[in-house]
Amino acid sequence: MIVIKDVARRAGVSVGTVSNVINSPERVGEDTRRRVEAAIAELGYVRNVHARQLRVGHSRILGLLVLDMGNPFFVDVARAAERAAHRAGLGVMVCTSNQSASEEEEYLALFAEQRVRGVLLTPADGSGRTVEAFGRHGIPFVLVDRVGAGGAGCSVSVDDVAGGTLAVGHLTAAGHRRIAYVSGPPHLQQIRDRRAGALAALAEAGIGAEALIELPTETLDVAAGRDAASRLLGLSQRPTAVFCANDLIALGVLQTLFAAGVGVPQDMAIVGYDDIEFAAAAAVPLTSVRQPAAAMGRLAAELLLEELAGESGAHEHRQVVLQPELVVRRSSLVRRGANGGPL
Amino acid sequence: MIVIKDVARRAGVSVGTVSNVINSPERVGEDTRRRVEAAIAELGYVRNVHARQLRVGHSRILGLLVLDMGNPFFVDVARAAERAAHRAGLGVMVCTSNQSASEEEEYLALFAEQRVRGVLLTPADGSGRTVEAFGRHGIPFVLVDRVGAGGAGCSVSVDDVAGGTLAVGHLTAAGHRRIAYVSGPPHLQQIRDRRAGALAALAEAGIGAEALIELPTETLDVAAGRDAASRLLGLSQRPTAVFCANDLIALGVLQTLFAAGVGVPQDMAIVGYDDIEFAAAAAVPLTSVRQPAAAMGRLAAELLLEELAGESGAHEHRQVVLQPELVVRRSSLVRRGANGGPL
DNA sequence: GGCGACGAGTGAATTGTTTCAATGAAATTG
DNA sequence: CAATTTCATTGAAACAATTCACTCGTCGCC
Repeated sequence: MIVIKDVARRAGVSVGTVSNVINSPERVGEDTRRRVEAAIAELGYVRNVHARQLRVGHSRILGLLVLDMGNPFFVDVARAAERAAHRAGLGVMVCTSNQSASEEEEYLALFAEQRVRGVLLTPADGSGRTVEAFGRHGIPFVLVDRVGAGGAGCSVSVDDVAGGTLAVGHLTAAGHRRIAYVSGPPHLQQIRDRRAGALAALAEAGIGAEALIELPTETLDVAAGRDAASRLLGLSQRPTAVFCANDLIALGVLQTLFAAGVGVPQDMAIVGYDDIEFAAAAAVPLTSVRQPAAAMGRLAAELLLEELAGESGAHEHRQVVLQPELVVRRSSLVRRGANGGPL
Repeated sequence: MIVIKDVARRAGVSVGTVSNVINSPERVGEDTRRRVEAAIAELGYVRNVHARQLRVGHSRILGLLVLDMGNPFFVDVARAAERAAHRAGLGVMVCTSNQSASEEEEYLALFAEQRVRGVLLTPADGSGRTVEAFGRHGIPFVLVDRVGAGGAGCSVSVDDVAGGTLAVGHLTAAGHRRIAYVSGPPHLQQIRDRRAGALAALAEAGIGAEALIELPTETLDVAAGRDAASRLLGLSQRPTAVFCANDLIALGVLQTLFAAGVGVPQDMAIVGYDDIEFAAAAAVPLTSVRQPAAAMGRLAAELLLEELAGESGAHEHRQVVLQPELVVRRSSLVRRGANGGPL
């Protein structure tokens, strides 16, 4: 392996000069610089970031930990964050916790070992214990899709209570009086907030909380939606609408309902969450609560970059909360009897 | 920041002993080990991988570079590869080249700087120049979704010629005599192979090559599909079927055709490629050529691990080629006049 | 009791880079 | 022309770990 010393020898200069050519070329004379650059090219020298980081004390990599890269929502977040980081000359290491607190812990430990410059994460652990533990390493972090607890760092999130209200308010306005909530794993704050929003919408419509039939699932993917729909079909008093914690689940629900001959939206309305690209292309285009995924990723990265750039103390932690938006499509088209009493 | 020396002082031992506790605990006496472990826990010591790697010469990270994480196909590949690597105690750094040769070069340079243990990549550069250049660093790599040129390394791919034949053979058997190929960027080998397969299927059916109307696109995403469909609708002699280079494009085509009132499959049949999860949930469930994405990711990682484990020279490069499989759904249901002459 | 073997622990060398005080030469100034 | 400033370059220390040749007891055995 070629090291800086080999380049120095080849160019007939000291290692310090080679380092200067790489890191601050303006300090080096015109012709020496060209000689060194030629030597680098000829030998195919690539500098060792580990040696560099050991000396300078920090790397040029950001850690990004999301719940599930199988969900296009998080892919959008990750891409936007990566673009923003790249603009600032930083690389991003993307990892997936699979909504497991233990995997989250494992990856955060990896980030700490790597001495990443900063971390963007969507916590899987509802208790906030792993995040708190990570905070002790002194590595700056920004919470994504989750409001920060206690102001230990910045956060960018979307108002999930408002989102839940938007979704269920839309359904009650269309006359639905029994609504299922396919909720995903209840240890996630997002899930709990969306339920709170849903209940608020029911209350506002003067409907009791028992009208919300909760169907929790282990995961947040299409398979979970299929499974939940089977359970839904088995209920004695079948609801007339389903609110799904995300679009993957909604697509799974849609598939199973379709296979069972249940008409959407006539027999069962569906509202999803996230408004992923595939929601619009579904068998029945999905009504969904749109989250500004790209904006969230970009803002999170920018907040982190700001914190990194600011001389110590100059940065003040902020909690940014974005607003969701309801996108109405065919899966929840207003039924006959809308705005009327019970059907 | 706590370093190994602090731990050593706290535990009243030498730094060498602390290192042994971490890396080969069996060499250390019972009670010293416990003392050291306690010190590590109390101080919250996290070892610095950069210092470690500098000394031992290689990291415990694999680089993975795919064309587009927005495509669920590559997400599946990446997840499977990551699982396999994780089983062997290696982390994975996932990056996206966006099908750009320059971004590919950039990320490969990043991998080289990081001294990653090995690399899995789907080349974006059709010429193979960037891969060849990367080969000079002496970092083992495995090509994914692309057969290796010249046996410089292992590869895992799917027979794209066979896939193209499967798709177009299915369409000609259903009586289609004018078929569009929405192909994506032609510098990708996969795209060219699928076209070759498509032409082979036409030849086999006794149809001239001019029956394949090629509609290239810049990218391989849903937007590209929508755009291509607009062009398709503007053609003077409109084809009766479309073969799309991947499912994202197919979904875009489907959306635009639907919006234009073109019936699928009656007025236009569609066959996609990859069989991503969302293909089955589309407005009209998509016929698609299924690629074993997870198997490909897993196999690629395993080949790389084998190469890393094998004592130098013990490894022989292999080119694994998997077979695709046609999954027929509603978007290509057999039309009247199937197996007959021209319509 | 002396000798060898063994186990546990030490401490210095090593890894590849950056950084900075020091050096030397050339240019500028009074 | 001496003194000062500027500029390019050098060489060694520092970074935080691993590794390995050694040391120091202790034990067993003849």
